[in-house]
Amino acid sequence: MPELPEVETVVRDLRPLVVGRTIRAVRHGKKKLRVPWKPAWNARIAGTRIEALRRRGKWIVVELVGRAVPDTDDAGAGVSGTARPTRDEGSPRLLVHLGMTGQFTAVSATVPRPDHLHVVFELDGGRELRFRDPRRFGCVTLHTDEAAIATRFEEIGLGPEPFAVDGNYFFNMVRKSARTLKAILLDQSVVAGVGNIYADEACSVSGLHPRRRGKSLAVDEIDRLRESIETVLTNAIEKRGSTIRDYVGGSGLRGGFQNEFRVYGRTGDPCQTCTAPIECVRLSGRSSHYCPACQRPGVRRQETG
DNA sequence: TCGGCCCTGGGG
DNA sequence: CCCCAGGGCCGA
Repeated sequence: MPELPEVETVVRDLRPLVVGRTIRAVRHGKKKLRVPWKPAWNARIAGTRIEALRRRGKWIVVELVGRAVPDTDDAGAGVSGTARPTRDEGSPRLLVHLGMTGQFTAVSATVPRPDHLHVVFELDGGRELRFRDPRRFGCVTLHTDEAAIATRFEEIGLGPEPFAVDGNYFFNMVRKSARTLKAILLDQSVVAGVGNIYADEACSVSGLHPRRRGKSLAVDEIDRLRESIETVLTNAIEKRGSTIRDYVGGSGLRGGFQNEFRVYGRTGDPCQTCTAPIECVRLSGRSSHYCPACQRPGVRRQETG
């Protein structure tokens, strides 16, 4: 469910609530997340302080400090006896992905814990940082340091942030691809952070049919698409993301961009530009919404001025 | 490059 | 009952 604007909202919400706080203890549930939380991690981060939170694509990185870290990787089985000095780059990190239904919130510890809670970080000051995820497509993992995070992002081939993407890079990625625009936009190695909602919205804003093949696009169309991605994501962040069902920000507030959708989830509704009914097809296994008149496949958009 | 799969819950 | 859902990974 959460795409870049939702994840960005979570991070912004959480910062004032958790940065500077110390993790007193960690609790975890029994059910496995996509990548299971390891019980051994509880002791490894108890006593550390949350120094910063940041977003990369749809990922959240939590930077921890204040305690020496064993020299073993998170993949290692044992615990090394020797701890090395703590540095910024050398301090541990949590990597969080919200999957489809993940929620990462900071609330008073007095708020009753809901179901589907998988990892709880008990903080000083009376609050808890909670990871909840009914479908369990999300994950929270511990990594030894900043380098391990960089390695992880390289492993999955995470592409550049969508803001200020290099024009030549984007042109080449789109132009060389035989895939549909929908598939290209959903590919996190092309641009990081776009999901089903914002892929459809970006195609709508740029007047391009999501079924068109990357290599069929003209230079100006590719440029329009790149700008549209940026515009749509920026506007969505301003509205605190989109709430269709489960999504809430880091403080539990819902998003507001769902009220501004041009095409997503609006099958049959009149297009805001030309009143033609919005259509929905299946592309890359995902429902894809578009205006059949404003986004004609293989046809350049008419400039209406 | 695509479908299937990992899961739970909600709606028709 | 069936189908659908904001994501990502793995294998055919």
